[in-house]
Amino acid sequence: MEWKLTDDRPIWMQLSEQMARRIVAGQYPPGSKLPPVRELAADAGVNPNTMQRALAQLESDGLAVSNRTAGRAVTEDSAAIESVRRTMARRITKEFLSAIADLGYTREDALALLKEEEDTHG
Amino acid sequence: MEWKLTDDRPIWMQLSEQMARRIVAGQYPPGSKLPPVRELAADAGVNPNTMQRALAQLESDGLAVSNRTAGRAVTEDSAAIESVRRTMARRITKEFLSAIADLGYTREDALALLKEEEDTHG
DNA sequence: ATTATTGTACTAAGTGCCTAATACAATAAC
DNA sequence: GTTATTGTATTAGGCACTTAGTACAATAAT
Repeated sequence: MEWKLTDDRPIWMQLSEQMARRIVAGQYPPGSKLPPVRELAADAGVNPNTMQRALAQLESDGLAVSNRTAGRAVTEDSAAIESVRRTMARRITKEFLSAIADLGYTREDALALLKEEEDTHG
Repeated sequence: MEWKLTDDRPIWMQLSEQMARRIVAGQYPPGSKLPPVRELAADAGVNPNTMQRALAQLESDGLAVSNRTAGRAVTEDSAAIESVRRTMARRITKEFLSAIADLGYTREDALALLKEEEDTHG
């Protein structure tokens, strides 16, 4: 998954969320080593300071730990990772239902919209 | 619907989107008059300048027109309103599917998540 | 032992967002 | 005709975000 950045939200927040997605999706397994801050920053095309802030947030979320000079690694607590994954999924789902309802659509409409999108894009 | 504001995105953007939602949801019918900028700003608890910017965006989107001293009104082009509504719904649906897929969930998982949320919150 | 790597911290500058305060022209309301 | 309302514009200041550049301590690599 490439870096997807929009300019209407703090970049460090988006970077943190995308790193979190990669971890919970298994791209970075529990206990595995993460690339250096400078490398991640270069890859994302942002300033190292910005990526540093994103990774600090990732630690606050309990998904990563830093070992000073030995680099940074994904937490080994796979249960915590799965918990974050479920929480993210529930939040996303709740926001989807809320947004659709705000537009005046029913739940049946929501299902129809889902089917339509799936039919359109595989 | 009350004003829902978060601090991680420009307020004027959020205000514009929520006004758009109210219009496409029929809370402000086509051709109806909108409250004055100052009143909307006071209601939302923001500076009039900020609401002014949000409403300017609403006009760029073709959902509202301003008549100088006669105030501002919703466009009478109900077809355009419905078009915006469908576009918003499709965008929201697409983002939901994309976000769920990023977490490593399948489409069946997505449907299960939806059912779970609906069962939980009516 | 020396060097390179890594996470981290710091300052400075530029930019956009938000608020506050004020002002003005056009016109609706009286 | 007078007044109030409305959309709009302007200036100023504070704040967070981002970048750029630099620096340092700890330690892995050699």
